[in-house]
Amino acid sequence: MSVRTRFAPSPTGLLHVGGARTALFNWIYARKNAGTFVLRIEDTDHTRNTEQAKEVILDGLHWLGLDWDEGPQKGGNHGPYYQSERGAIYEDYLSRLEKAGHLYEDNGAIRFRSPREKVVVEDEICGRIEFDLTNPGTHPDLTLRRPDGSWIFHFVSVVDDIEMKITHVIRGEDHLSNTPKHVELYKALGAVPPRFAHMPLILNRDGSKMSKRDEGAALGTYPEAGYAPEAVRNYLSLLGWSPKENREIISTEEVIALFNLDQVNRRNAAFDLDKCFWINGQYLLQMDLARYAELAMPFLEKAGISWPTWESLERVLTIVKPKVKLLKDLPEWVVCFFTEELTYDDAAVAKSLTGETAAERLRKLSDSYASLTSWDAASLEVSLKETAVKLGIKTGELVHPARVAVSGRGIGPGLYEMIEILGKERVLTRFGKGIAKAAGA
RNA sequence: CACCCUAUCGUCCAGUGGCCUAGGACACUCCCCUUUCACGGGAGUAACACGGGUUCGAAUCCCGUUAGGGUGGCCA
Repeated sequence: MSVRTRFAPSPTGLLHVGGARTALFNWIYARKNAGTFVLRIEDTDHTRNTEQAKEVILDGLHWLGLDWDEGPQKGGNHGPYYQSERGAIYEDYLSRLEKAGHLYEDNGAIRFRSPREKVVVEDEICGRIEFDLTNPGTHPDLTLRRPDGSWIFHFVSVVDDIEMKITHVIRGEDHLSNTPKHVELYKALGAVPPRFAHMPLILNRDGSKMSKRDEGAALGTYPEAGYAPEAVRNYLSLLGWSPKENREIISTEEVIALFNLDQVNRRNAAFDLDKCFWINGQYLLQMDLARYAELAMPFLEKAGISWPTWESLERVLTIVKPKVKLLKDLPEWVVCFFTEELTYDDAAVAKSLTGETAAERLRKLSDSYASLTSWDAASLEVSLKETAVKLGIKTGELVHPARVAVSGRGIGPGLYEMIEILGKERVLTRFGKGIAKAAGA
């Protein structure tokens, strides 16, 4: 039987990283086994359940690159994939339980009468667990339907997993304790329960539960901050699972190849945004320029930065790329290449571009650059160093004023590369402004 | 309160009875490289929760304690 996994989020208005990881592991497992990954939206009658909230989920999964084979926007043979549209199916399953005598009414709600037995769950991750459900006091009967006719999660989730022929239910450990009750439902419906795999939860660094407001909890903040989806996938797959051999940077393809449910940890993981940040930096560093530009484009456009030719943008991105670790910071690194209205960083100006000495040095550098016949990084470096020798000062004392004059900032890519790209005319103009600024200050 | 899961550096993982005076990565500190900031390289701080067993031998197996997490909803 071919593997079918599913991710079944409820639209709460955000896609939680924990949910994103659950989705990722389901997706990985399906891909590994050439199976089917189903997306089902658990939107049973909720007030918070808006169109926008559903989009957040879909957008998040799209961004992470977790394409589903069946579900919203995609269709499939086991739909509909919104629980709000599956009422007739639930009615049908409910009547089957009714006929078999498993149900009773309680204050208008419909409840399932537990057989009161011991139930064994063979979990792919947690192993064999025996639950004793014989005591109604500690394990009350499941409610399946409210008096107003709306459905309860436990019931519809089981029905859908049967109907959608889910073979592996991979979900958070918070569902483990209710699993034996689900198993009772499967049996009462004459269905074979799927394989279960309960994954450890993701907590905060301090071990507390991650709430919506905690930093990094909402997946939507990652694209905004300028993380690469492949980097976030990498980080998430390392939470509760390991490729062994002390590997950290690993492609999704390799994760799929190496992944196995029985190697998933049983211990809750703490979320560490620092590490995610580092991994992102590694990806950005090694990324080819085409992909980098693709990811960078929205941030540049949003900042109102425009570039004359793709070649010019490419040259700039090439030298700036190793410096930027979050794409949202990219505009401030590249803006000086594409504007004539330079904004100066006050601290950098105060440090390197203030006073007659700085002005005089820049003047000398400007003169030697003005007489330069070849405008390339190597020549620019030679020229600057010669000027420094003539002035009897260290290279850095020329470099810093020049950098601020040319870019407005105290930090940036290699100075000579910057100056080469900027071009002689603009550089000399900026030197002039810098000299005036330093002398006047 | 009951039941379930878990317990290795601050964090994520490696470790499935001897190879462990416990390894890698992030973070942190220091050094080197260097025109800045990064990157890179090197060094360092830092952990088997506790107590009993089992065994020639335990981070690894068993029991207990403690701690954390989860479930016990007519939330999902």
